[in-house]
Amino acid sequence: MQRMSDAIRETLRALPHFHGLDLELFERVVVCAESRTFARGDMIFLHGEEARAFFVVRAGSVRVYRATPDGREQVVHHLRAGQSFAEPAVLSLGRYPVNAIALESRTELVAVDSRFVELLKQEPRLSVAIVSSLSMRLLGLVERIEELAITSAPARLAHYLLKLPAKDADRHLVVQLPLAKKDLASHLAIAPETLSRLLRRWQDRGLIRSKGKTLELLDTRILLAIADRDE
Amino acid sequence: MQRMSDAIRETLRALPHFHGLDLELFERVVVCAESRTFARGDMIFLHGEEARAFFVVRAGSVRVYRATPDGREQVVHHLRAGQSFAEPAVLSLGRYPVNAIALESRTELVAVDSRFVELLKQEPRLSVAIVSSLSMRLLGLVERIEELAITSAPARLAHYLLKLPAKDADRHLVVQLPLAKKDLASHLAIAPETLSRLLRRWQDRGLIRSKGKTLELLDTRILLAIADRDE
DNA sequence: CGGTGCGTTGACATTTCTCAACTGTTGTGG
DNA sequence: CCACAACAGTTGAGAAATGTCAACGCACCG
Repeated sequence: MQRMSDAIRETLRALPHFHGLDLELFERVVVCAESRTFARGDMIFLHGEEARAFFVVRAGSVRVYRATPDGREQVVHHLRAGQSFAEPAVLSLGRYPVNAIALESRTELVAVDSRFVELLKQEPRLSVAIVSSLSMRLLGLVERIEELAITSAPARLAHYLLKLPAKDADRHLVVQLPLAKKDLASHLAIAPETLSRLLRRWQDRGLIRSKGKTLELLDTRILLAIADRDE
Repeated sequence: MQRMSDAIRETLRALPHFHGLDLELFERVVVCAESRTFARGDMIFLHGEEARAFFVVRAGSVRVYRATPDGREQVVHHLRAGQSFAEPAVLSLGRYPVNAIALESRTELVAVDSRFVELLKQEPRLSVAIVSSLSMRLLGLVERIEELAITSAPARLAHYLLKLPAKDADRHLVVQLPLAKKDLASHLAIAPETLSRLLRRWQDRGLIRSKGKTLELLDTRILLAIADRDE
């Protein structure tokens, strides 16, 4: 079981929440955590359920979504290895406000349960770290809102692509889409067809080269202009 | 000057951040705060400036916005009495990521400066309160994102109207728009003309009655259907 | 009383969605 | 390991929604 515990440590250590925490305190956090494995399609929690833990993705991926009255789903977040979710539910609400489902078989999560809240109350260093981390996430959400507030689809897409972590190839950038294109479309609040056509158009114009989830950004200057035009 | 201090107390006391704080600790928070008055058009802080304080609106209103390369403004937030802003800048970033400007003459703010961060480090009760408060705000932002992810303009608007605090009149609801219509349009990421036409159409159909910023929602059932159709 | 900016309305251009058909890819059970 | 089902992605055509531009009324402020 030591091995499992090491995996938990590694996962938690990488989390912004625990940056700069001394080892002794960090170990007390680790005690609140356990590993859980889910199969594709398993529900991690349901809307309305009592929030007993927040989660960190160790492997696989997770979709957090809201079920709408007419049965469709609205995606709230997509989470992949290294990302955490449901902190607000545990730290404040007490109930999960949304549903979460595992998207891949062998999706492994680290669950940090409510003993963590107790620890938070005793350890200012920890709660200051969490305050800082939540603040960063707030800023991230504000950016996301700004992105969605951009009215034109090309501007939203260009904006998104340019913010993606990029590798430098000679004279241009290479980015990997972290989402399936249909999910990216949903993220940008556009129809999948529109996304497909935009990429096609840009490829025809020589702005990008598109091969599956790999995109080469050939002319960032024009892409920047497109992103700025409507924001 | 005792009077000023009372006003600060009152403003801070109403903030979710300090709910449930005992008096002694609350007083130590008050010490970190001072009141500042701005005229219409005064800059409260600039993008990139060192974040020395976060603010609570006591009177008047504030616009937080990002300046875009082409000189236009993108509104991030509108703040009115009782609301606070710029916490993340102080608690984590160290610099303001956006600009803030006073919109009315005699806009009065309470500035809570960085001594507060020191206090946070010493007082777990305080930092737990802040964690909870930030969590709630995170949830609010997620809702906002969900709202913006709704693709159709009528659905976004209906959704927005139905969430507004409403007074019950006989057989229908009365709501007050807290924003100028052009700002509401920007908030919903639609053109002001579209907003105007939607309200007009709904009025013609007998769904609402519109008089300036006061709206009577005459048929919430249909409005709900409109809000749900696209979300 | 004149100016400035908000809100409305109309006409029009454009974008984006919807629907439908087709292709390619992936994963699964036989 | 293959065949096939299920799903992701692409493309086209047409409809619908929304933005843009321009003109005008109106209220508020100096």
